[in-house]
Amino acid sequence: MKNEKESATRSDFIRDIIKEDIKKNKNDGRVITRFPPEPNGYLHIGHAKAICLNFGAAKEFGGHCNLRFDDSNPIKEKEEYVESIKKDIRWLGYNWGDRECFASDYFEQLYEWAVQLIKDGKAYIDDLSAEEIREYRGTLTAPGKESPYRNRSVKENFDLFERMKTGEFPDGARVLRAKIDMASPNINMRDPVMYRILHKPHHRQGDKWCIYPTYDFTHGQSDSKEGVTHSLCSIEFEDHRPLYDWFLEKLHVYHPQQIEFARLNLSYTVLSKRKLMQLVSGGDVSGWDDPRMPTLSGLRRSGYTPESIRAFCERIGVAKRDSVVDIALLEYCVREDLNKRAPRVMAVLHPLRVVIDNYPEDQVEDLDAINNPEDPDMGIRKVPFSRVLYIERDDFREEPPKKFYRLAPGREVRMRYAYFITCVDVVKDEKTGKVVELHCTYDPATRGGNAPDGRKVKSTLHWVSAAQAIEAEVRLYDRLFVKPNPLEGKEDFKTYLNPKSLETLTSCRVEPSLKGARQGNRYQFERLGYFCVDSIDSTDEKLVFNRTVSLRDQWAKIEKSMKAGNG
RNA sequence: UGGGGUGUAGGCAAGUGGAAAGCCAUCCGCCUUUGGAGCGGACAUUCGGAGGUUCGAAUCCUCCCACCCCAGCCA
Repeated sequence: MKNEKESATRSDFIRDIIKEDIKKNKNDGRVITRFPPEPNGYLHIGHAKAICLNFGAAKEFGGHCNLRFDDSNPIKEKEEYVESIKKDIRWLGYNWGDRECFASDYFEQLYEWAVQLIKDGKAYIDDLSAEEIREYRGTLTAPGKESPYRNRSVKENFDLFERMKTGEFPDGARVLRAKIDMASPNINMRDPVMYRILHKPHHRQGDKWCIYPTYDFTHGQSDSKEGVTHSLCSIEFEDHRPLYDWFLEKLHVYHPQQIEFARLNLSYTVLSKRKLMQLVSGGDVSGWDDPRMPTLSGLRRSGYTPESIRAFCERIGVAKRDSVVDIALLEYCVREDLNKRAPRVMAVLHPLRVVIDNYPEDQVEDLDAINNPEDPDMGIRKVPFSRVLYIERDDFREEPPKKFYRLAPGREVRMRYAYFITCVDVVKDEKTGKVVELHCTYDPATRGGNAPDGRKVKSTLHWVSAAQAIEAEVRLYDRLFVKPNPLEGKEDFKTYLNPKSLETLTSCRVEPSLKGARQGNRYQFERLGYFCVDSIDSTDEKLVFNRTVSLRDQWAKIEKSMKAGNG
């Protein structure tokens, strides 16, 4: 019932255009999109937006979405990245079937098209150096000037281009340029480079080529070859569109429609492969899949579900304006998903020993605990209770501030699914004064958590039985940066890295039902948050959990506001 | 001082001449054996600004302002 609204047709300006095109029977009503990553890095949540849009829209309108690797620059691209990209897209829940394409598969055709333009007098070989080309290009406000090589004969251009191809010239010696207009107000039209000499092996083509087409000469024609009807790309390519149009027109080939939309920005992180790469290579994170990274592999490892990421992408919408989405929305989306699906479990992160003085020395009771109150079908499990327990250090205050409902000397609280207990004594370290143990009494009549006399307690604590608990490592991940927009200050963005983005806790205690928890399993640690068994470091001998996201925390807010002003 | 874009609440985002959707965040209640979840409520007299057209303007026109992108042989 709740999911009915999911099927409600979502709408954005791009889907509106597609609907309109279908209505007008443009392209015979076909819808072909494509997701065109360059295999030079790992996919991040910003790519997820594009993936959901391209695959999502294609599916909604009965079309197809190609996965096409835009691999025209062998300097940056690697097989490792194409594999990770495929894995991430599949994980996100999308399939491209046999529609797996590579721009490099079109190199032969692209070469022929280049020759065609040369023969039509629409492209020429330029011997200017890179620096000279830049100088000749002019500036934003001043027109450029024509290269002295601009008017070579077709014959000479063709000859030179062939010799570029056969490897006669060193890198950078010459380029092939489109002959358009050096005075165009659109800089992209000032005789853009189409081919450059790069004596570099290509991850798929090997040593076959030593000249490579530029993105500008590759992208539009690749879309064209694939019969893409709606070529959705980000906004910075808007003023490249006239150039793509120019190539397509001069080549007399099918002309896809390009539509631009704004890329995603997320608060408290960065979304640029270049910046993310810097974090990886600088050792600021453990790798592309560090759970703090906004990469899909990082989000996956931290416990995010593909469903939650898709839901996020739906909620943020698609538009053209620059925007920064609050990361709280992403966090909301995982909580929403995991709340319904994640089994609940008790885990104590900062253990404080509690002895129940009046509980029989050797007794252990197996108490019923509900696996997920949101989903009765998930059943119940047994949790052992005994004389010595651990509770969360934060759940006890010797001098409780107002609004602190948890345990304190003389105070009675409920141990979840167990008994009411009352704190009767506090044991401290003589030297440091640190509380090391609590003594409590329990009320046998409250077994299961209810008092027959109707007596209420103000809070319920999670706990773990000392003897049966399993020791585990828990990694508390937090936002990567301390500033909503780390790129906004004058300093290098790394200045704003959150020094507390990872806190590793090595002696946590988790309930025994977690024995055998498998990598990737997700749980809610009651009252704490959602956690996921680390997919790399966790073993049967030593469980390692990553915090995906904390639970919403009313008390934390109260405490914070008390500290901020009212206290 | 070239060209291309974009301005609706703290953050996203609908709206396309006829009473400013929705979501997140925030706040307030209710409920609760998770201070979770859930439920209910509050949150833009006004749409970057100023004029104009119109019975009527966020929507149309004019001017102005702000922000983003482009001077890679990156994509």
